[in-house]
Amino acid sequence: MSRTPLHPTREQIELPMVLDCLSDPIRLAIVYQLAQQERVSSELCCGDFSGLAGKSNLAYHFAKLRECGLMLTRVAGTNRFMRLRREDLDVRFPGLLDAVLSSAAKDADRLQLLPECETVEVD
Amino acid sequence: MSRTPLHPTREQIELPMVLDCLSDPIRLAIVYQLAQQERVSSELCCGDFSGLAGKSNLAYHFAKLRECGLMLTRVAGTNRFMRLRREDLDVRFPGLLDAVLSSAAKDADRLQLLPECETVEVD
DNA sequence: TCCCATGTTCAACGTTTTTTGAACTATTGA
DNA sequence: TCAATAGTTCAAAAAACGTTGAACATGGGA
Repeated sequence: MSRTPLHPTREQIELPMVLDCLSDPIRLAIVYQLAQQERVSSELCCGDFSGLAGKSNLAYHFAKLRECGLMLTRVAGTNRFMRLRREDLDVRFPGLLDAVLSSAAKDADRLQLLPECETVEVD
Repeated sequence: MSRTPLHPTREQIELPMVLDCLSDPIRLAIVYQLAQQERVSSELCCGDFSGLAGKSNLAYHFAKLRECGLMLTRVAGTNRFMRLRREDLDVRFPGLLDAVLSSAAKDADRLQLLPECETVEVD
């Protein structure tokens, strides 16, 4: 089991690969969920996505997301903690990630994304 | 030969399909070229893209671009004139097309896109 | 009218991608 | 030490995708 998964450098991140990665509904949902987690500056581990697909299928999508430079995986004990490569992406492709995320948010129902968790508000 | 190719309505345009369409280098190049043409508000016909692929392969990519709502085709005699669905896309996914296009422009070399034709400026 | 130019459609082919379950590795806690 | 937990890897099957050339449709000009 690779101790530290490979990640491309910032400069190696390619636009077509990023777009292709984001075009898959499962991966888009993963990225969307990571982006929400960003707000509370913590990370998520694989198990947090179990609603989206089976374990091995998720591992496949995680690998793609890492390989194309969309997210970073940090190994900690038996867990893998993941986060968006927000800064790298914003430098490389300014405005792209935000545009995708806000477009996804608009279509959250259609894309079957988790509702945005308004961390504090209760009705 | 279908007289008027089918195009989705604005509301039918889906984010994953759009991203998938843009993730193919040939289609990205087509969209990029259409965007440049936009500046002089004229349209392009199929033949204008002959540098990118063979005729039937281009027809395949044009069909995808139409089906996912990225471009519009107008039949005029023996020609098909095409243009970006700029307004529909901007309403549906604000900022997305511009972010993709400027990211593509940044990587024009890597993506083997035609250099932007600075219509006026000369150095 | 006949031919040419412009594009589309179709079928075939090979490649890539996605999905699945089973086997496996590594770490933690009892 | 042993079992449980968290993820990855592998191989096989299914599905989706991109490319090609040949055949086709349509409209315009000689």
